[in-house]
Amino acid sequence: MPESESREMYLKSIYELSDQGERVAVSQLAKRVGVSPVSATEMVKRLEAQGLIVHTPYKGVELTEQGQQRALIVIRRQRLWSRFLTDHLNIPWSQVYDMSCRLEHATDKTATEALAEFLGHPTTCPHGHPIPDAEGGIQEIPAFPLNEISCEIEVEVIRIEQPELTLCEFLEERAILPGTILKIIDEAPFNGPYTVVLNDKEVALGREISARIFVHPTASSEDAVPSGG
Amino acid sequence: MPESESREMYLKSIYELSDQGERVAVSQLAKRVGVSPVSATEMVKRLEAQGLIVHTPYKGVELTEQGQQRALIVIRRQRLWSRFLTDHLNIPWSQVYDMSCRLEHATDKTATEALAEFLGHPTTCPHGHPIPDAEGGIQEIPAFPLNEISCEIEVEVIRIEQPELTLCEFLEERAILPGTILKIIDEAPFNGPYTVVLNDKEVALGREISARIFVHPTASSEDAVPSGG
DNA sequence: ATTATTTATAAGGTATACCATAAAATTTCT
DNA sequence: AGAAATTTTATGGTATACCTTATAAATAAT
Repeated sequence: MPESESREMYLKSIYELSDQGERVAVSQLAKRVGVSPVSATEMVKRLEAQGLIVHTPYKGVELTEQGQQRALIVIRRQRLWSRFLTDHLNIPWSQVYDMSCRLEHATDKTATEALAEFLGHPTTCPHGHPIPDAEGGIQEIPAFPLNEISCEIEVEVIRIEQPELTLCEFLEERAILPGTILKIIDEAPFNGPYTVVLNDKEVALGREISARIFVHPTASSEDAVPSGG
Repeated sequence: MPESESREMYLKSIYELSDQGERVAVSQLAKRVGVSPVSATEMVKRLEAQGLIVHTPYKGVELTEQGQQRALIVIRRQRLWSRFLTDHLNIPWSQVYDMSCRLEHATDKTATEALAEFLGHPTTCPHGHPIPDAEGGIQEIPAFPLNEISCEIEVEVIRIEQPELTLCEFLEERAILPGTILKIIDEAPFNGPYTVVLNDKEVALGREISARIFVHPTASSEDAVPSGG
């Protein structure tokens, strides 16, 4: 029973959208996968019939244990390919995510593990995400979205969520990537942009972008806590 | 207009089946792709509508210039991946063809050329086939199928045609791969097996297998000529 | 509690790529 | 030339994965 590309994309998306095992709204899933809500609902039914997800009507979907393992194995493949594309093929950082997304579906277990061996078993992808192990285990790295931090502190960029081309091109131009140190200096009201300082230059970041930049306070600003609930 | 995996497989198969630009019977193509003749005919119509092939009823199909270029670009991708899997991931020789066949469809031009650069622009794949250039140009390597040689001469294995898993496992076990020197010692009548000597051991090869092993006389048996028309 | 919004389901359709069966056309063999 | 085999076309059907429009159900907001 070969799992299709589409199925893999849905499972991966559900994992990526669910914060600490929270249920994902089907409408949200549809938006992420890029299909109509009706189409997403159809696929949700198929995945549920296969025991990979549980759909609680009006509440959303969540991965079963089996489903999460599948999702994480797909994610492992993508992140390993991302490392390969970045470290060995010198593909621009912004292009790596989309490219690895196509390769992940064409890679079986044998190839995946051989690739991991070749790469020296890396622990994170170029966008700062941890790489799951071969059995689908993962150790998430604590970080907060930039838009949930309201105090003026210094933070390190830990990872970029959903790092597709257009977002990454923007960030690559401004040298905002995992490891970058930012200082938050202003949060405009009414969902206005965030202003951060980077290498003594001010950069304004919109809400959507700052929600995808996950950061962690640096040692010099230890006890900062995210404002959001 | 994204070219589908299926289309790519048909184009590749047509190229691989056509000997020196000869037309390929649709029935033959169907067998290679693994579909019914009716299904192959349907796809032939679609490919013809797109200007990639020409179908002469009752005679077969041939690639247009555009179609051949597409085929060779797909073949380039597969052969580059084959080299990567063999040389860097240490995937068993027998598994490489099928695995690279899945990767080829997930690789765009940027990734292909970056891969070629990484590999140091190799000229042949692990099964002995030349790797087309980025524009779809190719320099075929002269060789004859083993079953067309009827004299008792010494030959070098140049390449394996259609090197899928089961065939390659058989050959890998007997250490018959590009570069291997064989001495033909017997050709059984009534389409019986070929007997060849390899490392002082006799090996019997069936007709189907010997038709897929392409060889070239070694320097010590210069003027041998294939028997077939 | 009623309205408004969101979510789910129902019905009917599209495209790709496959299938089997059967009939018609062409080529090949004798 | 006629029979046999191959090839093509026609017809109807399957599965996946999408779509739109419209209705029904449940949740959230007033």
